[in-house]
Amino acid sequence: MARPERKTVRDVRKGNRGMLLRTLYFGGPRSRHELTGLTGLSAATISTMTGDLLTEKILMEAGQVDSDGGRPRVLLRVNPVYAYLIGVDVAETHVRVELFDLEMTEKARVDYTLRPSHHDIELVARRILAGIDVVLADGQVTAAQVLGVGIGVPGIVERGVPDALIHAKTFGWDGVPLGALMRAGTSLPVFIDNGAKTMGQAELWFGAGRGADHAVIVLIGSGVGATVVADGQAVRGTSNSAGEWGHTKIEMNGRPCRCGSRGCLEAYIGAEGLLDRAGVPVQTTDWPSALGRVLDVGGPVVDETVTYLGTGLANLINMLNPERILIGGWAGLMIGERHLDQIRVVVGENSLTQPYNATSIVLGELGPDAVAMGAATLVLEEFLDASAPLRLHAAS
Amino acid sequence: MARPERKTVRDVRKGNRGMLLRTLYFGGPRSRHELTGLTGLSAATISTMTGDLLTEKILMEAGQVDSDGGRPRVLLRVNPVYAYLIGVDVAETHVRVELFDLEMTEKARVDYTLRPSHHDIELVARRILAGIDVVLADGQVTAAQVLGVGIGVPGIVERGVPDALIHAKTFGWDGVPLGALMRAGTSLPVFIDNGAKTMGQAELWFGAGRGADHAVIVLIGSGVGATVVADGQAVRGTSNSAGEWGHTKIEMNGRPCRCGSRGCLEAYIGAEGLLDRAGVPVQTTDWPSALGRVLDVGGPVVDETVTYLGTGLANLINMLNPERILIGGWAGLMIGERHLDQIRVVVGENSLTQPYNATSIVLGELGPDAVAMGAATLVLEEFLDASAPLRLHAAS
DNA sequence: CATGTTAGTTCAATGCGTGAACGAAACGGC
DNA sequence: GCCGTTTCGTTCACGCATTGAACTAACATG
Repeated sequence: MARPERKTVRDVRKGNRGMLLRTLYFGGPRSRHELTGLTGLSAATISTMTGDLLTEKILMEAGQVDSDGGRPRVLLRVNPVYAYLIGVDVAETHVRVELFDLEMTEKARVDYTLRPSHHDIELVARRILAGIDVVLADGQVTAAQVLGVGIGVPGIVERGVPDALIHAKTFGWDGVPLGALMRAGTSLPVFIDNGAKTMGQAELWFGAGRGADHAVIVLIGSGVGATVVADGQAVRGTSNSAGEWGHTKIEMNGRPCRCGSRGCLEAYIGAEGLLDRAGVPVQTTDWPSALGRVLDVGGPVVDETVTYLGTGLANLINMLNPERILIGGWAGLMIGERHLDQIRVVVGENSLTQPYNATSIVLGELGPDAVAMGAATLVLEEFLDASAPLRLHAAS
Repeated sequence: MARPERKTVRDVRKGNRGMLLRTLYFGGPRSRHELTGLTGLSAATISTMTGDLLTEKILMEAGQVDSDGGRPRVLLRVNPVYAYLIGVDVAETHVRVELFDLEMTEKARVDYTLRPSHHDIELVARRILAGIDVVLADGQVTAAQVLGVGIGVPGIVERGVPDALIHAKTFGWDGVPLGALMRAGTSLPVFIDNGAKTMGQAELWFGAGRGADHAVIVLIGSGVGATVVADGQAVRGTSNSAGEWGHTKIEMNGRPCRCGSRGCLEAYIGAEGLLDRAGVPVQTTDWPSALGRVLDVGGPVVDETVTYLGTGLANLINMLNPERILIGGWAGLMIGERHLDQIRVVVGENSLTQPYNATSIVLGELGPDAVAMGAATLVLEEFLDASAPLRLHAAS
């Protein structure tokens, strides 16, 4: 029973302004007249609001179109260079910092390689901060033009606590305060979330999930996770760790999983589990091409994998009744590209008719590199929801 | 990406009024002064708003308390007899109609037995309509005082479509328009949902789920279902059929399930599956006492059941990260009363540490008879959210 | 150039929450 | 019994929101 907040007349403006901004952001250039229909607001309100947004330079004019026999309509659009966003992908082997304009066009990027022994959190924070300076310089953008920094990290990001604490076993991070470290080095607003979640967010906003209100985005790499979207909102759970699909049990006394338990879905369909089951030596370094060979050769292991994946997806459909399921992650895309039809068949056999018919199962569009973009999306979301109070910030 | 609606100043009032009503409804009698703190609204707003609500007789005074050395505070509360709610439970063997006051105190009730051959939808509708008249007469309440009728039915209730259509295989209902039939017989607003969902709603509002923002309420009877609550809202999915937990697969080539598939959770922990596994003949009529005997004797089947149930719950925890899990339904309560500790152990072994620690697993409080109350809660929810536009309706 | 059509703006009206001033109802001390 | 103090509650002018109606702007057509 989420308590609604107290509202005042100003919140009305904030909400309507956000709605208008979203319509224009996703609905392409539109005239003021069209916006009245799309938003439900009166022409008067649209007029004053677009006036404000134009003087703030958040919107810009985008040509005009004839309207047979009358005054031509002036098209409005979001000004892509009004401000910029920074997205960061902290992964096992690298830290990547990317600079985007408001339309998510990449303006600059820098990569830092992490040696396995160097997952020291302070080093990572220094890399990120240095990367911010580099992309700003490369993109010829000042910090004052940046709305914020989104960071996708591995592991669980505890929110709500005084500071976002990160727990990532494989990194040796146990309650690491990345947010605090960032704030010590920059005055830009910082948003942190799990990398799989930010990737899901990217697919939802800019990939195959566009427009879906109820969706599940599953990410299959060496690990397996999911982003659940209900009523247009990502389901985070009570401590922001919802979506651990990989460790749901699909077989009561199944294969041991690296999490210590048995029968986890990840032990079957995760890249590592899959390669292991196919008899590929663990030392193999180039997992993607090894996986490609396994999938191309086919055989019972591959068939089994399809069955496990399809059954796992069927469980999601029964439980959550999404309108769309996206399969993403590098391994997920490789499996999906070759076996999507078979997967659909298995899903159909293992889910109830009514929810199955309501779902479409598709592949992700953005590829495995969307973590940083999704992280930047966290900043964008904040901007679209609350562009009024959120101000551009001073340089660090 | 749920589109927010256009808002005007009046929506501000509606929202704040709803918040105030909720605080008073769940937060017991309060003085105006306390309400300023609890709602965040100014004293001025509280004053005018309570004034309105008092003249509308939605609120009433509830005595006063001294305040050392100053004017005593006048306590306000929701007037329980301002209006009434009707809840209906349509089950396999009976139709039950109950009349509640605003505080969910039962004022009258009537039961109709359904013979297995008489699940004709028109008959059911006639029974409900007759039942409404009976409880109104018994409770000495006029239809004009009733806010609406909530109905809990078996099967899937498709919403959004022109009319709520009901699909219930066991009843032979395939797209049955109960809502339309009701409207033909009464002018009261009608709300229809799956009975397991309404029961979950009842537990969430008035049972062991009070105050939880992220919860899963699992219901185990002969069938198995779940209500998922995220951010205080029930997750319905795209066609209102989310929560089919019973038919998620927990064993790849497991027991056949009555749904036609194999390895469904319901085939193991549903009352029917459990009794069958324990070797109890299917013809047994008194399932509850048979189940009691099986559970009291114990043995490997019971242990297995605990393992399956615990593993299923662990999957929910990993996937959804709830703060609370409620076990309900007549069979669920019987198992839970005897084996809750063992269940907790199994859950701990099969879920990730962090989300496990964030969850408490408890039994439902309301017993298996809460379907009608939960259905009435649908009406109450509407009232609390929008008491302003929702008017009392003329008699049928 | 007059007329019609469509697009966009301005303005008075209405509604809402708020802070500040005000009124109400108790107590304690004398 | 009176008065100051304390706490609770109400009233009112103000700022800010949307809106419909009246108005202006910019085009096409004849």
